[in-house]
Amino acid sequence: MGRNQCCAKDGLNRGAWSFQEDQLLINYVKIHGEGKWRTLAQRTGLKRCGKSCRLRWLNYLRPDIKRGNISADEEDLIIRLHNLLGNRWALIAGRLPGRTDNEIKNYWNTNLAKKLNDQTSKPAIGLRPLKSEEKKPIEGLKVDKTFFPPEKHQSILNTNEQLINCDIGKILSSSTSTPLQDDSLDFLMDFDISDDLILDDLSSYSYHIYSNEICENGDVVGGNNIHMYSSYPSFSEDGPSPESEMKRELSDQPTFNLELKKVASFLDLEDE
DNA sequence: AAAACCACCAACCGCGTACTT
DNA sequence: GAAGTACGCGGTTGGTGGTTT
Repeated sequence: MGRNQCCAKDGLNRGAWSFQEDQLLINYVKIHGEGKWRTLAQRTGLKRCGKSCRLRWLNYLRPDIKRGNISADEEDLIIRLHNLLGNRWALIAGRLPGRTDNEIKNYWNTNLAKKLNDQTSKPAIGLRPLKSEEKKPIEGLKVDKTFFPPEKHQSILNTNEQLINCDIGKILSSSTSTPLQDDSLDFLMDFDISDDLILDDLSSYSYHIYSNEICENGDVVGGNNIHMYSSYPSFSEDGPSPESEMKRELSDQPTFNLELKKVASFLDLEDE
């Protein structure tokens, strides 16, 4: 409700962080862990607002940060995820271990947007700027960051070739379709199977779709959901995977259809 | 050599929302 | 339930270094 008061400007340092400030922040987080950023700023004597401390830690000082040299695989993943998710940088970053939302956002704005705008003949990777309307948060959709351990991430990249192309329309028109693959593929999003318009749009789009719920027993399990990926496989480990957690969370959203329609219209526009 | 321009990216800002009192 | 606080997110800004003229 009330606005964050931590950024009152009086007496606070602004601009680039000094080495000493970094060390103070690192040492404090080592001892006390992340969070309580405002308290951190006060206790360490840093003349920074809590928000600034958090940002510095998350974007620069965190030990697992991977900096620079975004690989071709990472770039491809960013493009695909952006196609699906739009400017949800934090969500995209959650699928690129060691990368921050800020870094991906910067990379997008300075490299990919430009590069891909040049490729106007390839609408599937189209990156037209979002209209103001599309920039609004989508009601009813909440997605948390999901962290993939590096080994899993690597498996995503390494097995990228093992995908099965399939036609969404076929899957959806046949309730007894053959299983496409193991159930570890579904890590991006769930889509409500009830929306024909969306399905039409999606079926014309060259994403890889997998629906283990449909395939396993000829019935649709788990709330009429299909799973859509932009071609990433596949983890199989005991316990709930991050992606299944995400899937569950998404499928819990009562107004998720809104998101579906936006995605569909987004894809549809790109095809034009 | 220097001014102008450009690109990159760290940091800031405002807003929304979850959480706490 | 209301008010206050903390945090997270996406858009934007501005400093800096590199390149071009």
